[in-house]
Amino acid sequence: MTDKSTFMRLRENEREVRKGLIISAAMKLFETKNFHEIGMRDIASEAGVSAASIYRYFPSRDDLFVEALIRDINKIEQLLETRLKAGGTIESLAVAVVDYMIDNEATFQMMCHFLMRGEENPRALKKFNAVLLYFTKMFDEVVKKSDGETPLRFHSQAFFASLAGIVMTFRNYPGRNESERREYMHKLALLIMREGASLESI
Amino acid sequence: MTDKSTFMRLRENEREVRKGLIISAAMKLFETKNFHEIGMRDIASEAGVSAASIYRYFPSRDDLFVEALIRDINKIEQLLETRLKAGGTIESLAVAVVDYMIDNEATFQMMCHFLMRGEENPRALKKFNAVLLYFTKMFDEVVKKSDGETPLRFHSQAFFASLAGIVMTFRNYPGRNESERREYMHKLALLIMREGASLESI
DNA sequence: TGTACATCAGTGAACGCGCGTTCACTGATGTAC
DNA sequence: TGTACATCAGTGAACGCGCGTTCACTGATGTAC
Repeated sequence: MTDKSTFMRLRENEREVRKGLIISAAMKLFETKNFHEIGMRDIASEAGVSAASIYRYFPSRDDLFVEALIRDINKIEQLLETRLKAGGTIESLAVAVVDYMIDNEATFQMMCHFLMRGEENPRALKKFNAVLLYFTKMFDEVVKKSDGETPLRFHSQAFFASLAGIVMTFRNYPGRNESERREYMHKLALLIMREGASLESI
Repeated sequence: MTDKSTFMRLRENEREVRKGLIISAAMKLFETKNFHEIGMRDIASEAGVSAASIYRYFPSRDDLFVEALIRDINKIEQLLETRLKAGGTIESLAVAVVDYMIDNEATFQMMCHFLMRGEENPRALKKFNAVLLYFTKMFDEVVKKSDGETPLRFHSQAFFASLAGIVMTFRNYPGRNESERREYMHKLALLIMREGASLESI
């Protein structure tokens, strides 16, 4: 019986690895396409399997994407840690988050997708909400670690939500080029942060 | 010739009226359905015409919705004016905007739709951007009219974007009922506004 | 007043097509005895 | 060592279906002469 369960555990591990490969394929596509353009067939061919195979590992497209999102959080976390070490103010955190959202278009679109249309798949929504929760908790941590300037009234959720709104609104703002838009979003983000006030005069 | 042009103008007016009827039908549906659930056939039957007819007036679904959005702006404008008269602080403006976004789910979804996926229909996007511009300009006006507490650093765009982000993020936040969510969004909105700082202690 | 023609609103039916998902099947690997 | 059976990964092909959009046509109204 011990043997059997070991076997099963091995098989289970392999399964996890395969799931991972599919998710990696999806994330690879995020670099070149936007979220809405990525279909099951695309992911399948990127992963070198058939579309039908994916359904052995994920009950639906949304479930797959939610898992990809979970992976992405780790990347964000690392990024934030790094940035904070090199001068951990709220401002630099805000800028880091905005940059992340800009540079990971597909991830950002995915987030907005679940925020706006999550109800359509309750199972995926539930996971997504866990992600969101973890995400803001992580913010809390990071903020706590940053220097003492943190205003008491600072609130991770307001923080996250406003930045998301800024990126959503100005991602494709017309009449500017990419770097101007980025700069502008930084400015708005800083404006929203209390300490950013001093930069307003620019 | 004068007669003829008069006739044509009359006909043109009728056309506008009919367009208006279709848009009204769409807006009526906004009250009960969310944006993604509203199809051309729904609008058609609500307006009492066939789906094909709509294409005599609008080149595409997105174009129709953009026009509906334009109409909606007037409603927001009036709402804001009213609220401001009854105590025109930045805080009350923020709350009014949040409430509007909450109470007009479909409109809000439509806005997010164009922000996120506007590129898919450049013609509609162009109109939408005009709407957005008008929208923030209107904010500028309203804010100017409000009492002198307006901080210099206040910026209509940051204002709008953050509130949109807050509503997007917490519209369906789990584990709360509707009125708790609304209250929470108010709180976050006030937190974002500079003057809202004093409420933080709650 | 009548006839031929242009214009345009309106429509039922069909088109198209993307795309997520399911089906029925094959083949490999492990288990029972 | 061999046979029957279970389990599961993997797949090509098809299903389904929603839904925006287009087609080919009818009918009403106005214009020309």
